[in-house]
Amino acid sequence: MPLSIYNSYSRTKEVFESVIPGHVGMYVCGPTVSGESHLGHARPYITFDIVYRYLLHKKFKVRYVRNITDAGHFEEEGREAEDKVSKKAQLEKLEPMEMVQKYTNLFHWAMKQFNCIEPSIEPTATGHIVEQIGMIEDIISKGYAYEVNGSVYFDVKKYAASYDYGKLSGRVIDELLDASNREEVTRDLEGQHEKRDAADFALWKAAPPEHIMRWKSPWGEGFPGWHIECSAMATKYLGSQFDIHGGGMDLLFPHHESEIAQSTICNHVSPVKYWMHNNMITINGRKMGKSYNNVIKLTELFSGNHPLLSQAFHPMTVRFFILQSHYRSTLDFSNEALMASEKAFKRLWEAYEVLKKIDASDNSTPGDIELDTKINTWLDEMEVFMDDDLGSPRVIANMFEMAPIINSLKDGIIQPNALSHQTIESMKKQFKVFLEDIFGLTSTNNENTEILKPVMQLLLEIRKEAKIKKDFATSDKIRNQLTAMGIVIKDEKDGNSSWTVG
RNA sequence: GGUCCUUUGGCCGAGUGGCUCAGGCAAAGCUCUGCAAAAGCUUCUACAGCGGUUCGAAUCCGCUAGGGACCUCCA
Repeated sequence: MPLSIYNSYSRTKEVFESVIPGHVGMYVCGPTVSGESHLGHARPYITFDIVYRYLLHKKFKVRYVRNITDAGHFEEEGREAEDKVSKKAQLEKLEPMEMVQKYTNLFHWAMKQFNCIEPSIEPTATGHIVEQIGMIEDIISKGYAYEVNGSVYFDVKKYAASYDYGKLSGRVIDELLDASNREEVTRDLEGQHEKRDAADFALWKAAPPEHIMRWKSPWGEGFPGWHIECSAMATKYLGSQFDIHGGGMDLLFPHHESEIAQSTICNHVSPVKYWMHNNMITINGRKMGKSYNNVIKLTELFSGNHPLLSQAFHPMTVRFFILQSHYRSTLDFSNEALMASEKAFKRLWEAYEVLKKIDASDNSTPGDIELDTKINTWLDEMEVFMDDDLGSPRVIANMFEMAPIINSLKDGIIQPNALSHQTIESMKKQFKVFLEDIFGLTSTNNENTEILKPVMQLLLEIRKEAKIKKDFATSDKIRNQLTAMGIVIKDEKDGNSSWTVG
């Protein structure tokens, strides 16, 4: 079955065909490690983790590259015209690399919490200054960039004369070139006047004396521009044309548009076959972002330590929350929505645990042909939905259709022989493959339950004996005290009890 | 100002020309249960408004209104 994905470049769904059959090169814009990751950042990392996992499921050999931006991007038109990373470093009185290390570690911790598979290569911007300088020299030699006062700018006007600058982001080039008209307030900016055109973007910036992060270059000491790091690292590790480039929709312009321009000049080919962009997470209808001052950091989310949160949320709840919406739709955050996801995920996961313990019947023909057929349709649809531009919400909906059936099988409401041996085995397999392998979900139960097991068994035995003797005072005491400790007791139909933490 | 996207029931969210129907959460009733919890069953509310295309539109087109993203670092 072919995989189709929505290509932002063509604005249509396309059948996925990799450049090299059987292999996929994927580049995803990683974090800028000048601060803590927030919920909004989690979306691309989880989304493209699913893409990665699904490609592996489809038997592709994938090289997944996700960079760490540790050099900071120059805010060319920003008020301070200063490297973001080093600016923050001064405020925090840290060495730049100390801060970079701190937030890189924190980022890795968060990715682990989310059960995201590590990328094949995680290159850093500072580790690829040489490649970036090389690329800039190449662009200059081809006549598409010029140097002014130790800075180098990309000549957008010249590029646009022969190439389609603005195609990815839907920008109209004349407007960009006419950008000075747009600026009602002419901001007096360092570097602004030295560009030949307002639409030009920096490839290299000369470093002012106070700038901490600086590297030697053919144009003097400075630091790389906004977009060149991704182009340089993607080209180095994935070649001049690779399959998938991912990131948030807010990176379409100027970041990805500029990447296309830079790489096209250097490599004579548009760098990316499929551009994939995830939509934003909103909060009260507004994009979550630093500039709106409405972020919920991941550490706050996991601890519940935020005015908007009534409780802590498990990383798997957040992951499930993200999977319940399509990656190209905006997803509205609220405490209530997250609580709904928590409950839903718990129910689905418990059904999965139940399913694992169900013994498949020994009959090859189902007792209830209608039900058996329905289940097989749901199971088959799961891959079809994923193939259609990663329809994770519909896959989850199908699993919820099966949850009551699984529970009814356990309780004997549906007889085991209603379903064929094969159908039950297929359910087990598909639930495992989709929940664990593709969606990367794990149990939210605490790890250290090993030692509890015999203790709980003893308590439940005592409680069972009490119940038989109709000593409900004792049985309720056990149950209530355990509930208070966070252990939930469930009495099963067969007279036995099960327990879960949390 | 320009470009693009979006508007689904109490809430979150799929879907996209025709099938009874997304799904989840919440709510109500019932079953099970010593009681609870869990589970099962049932019920409930919907496609922003107006016009058009069509045998038929939540789905396509137009207009109106609301919301949003990008045009500056931003997932």
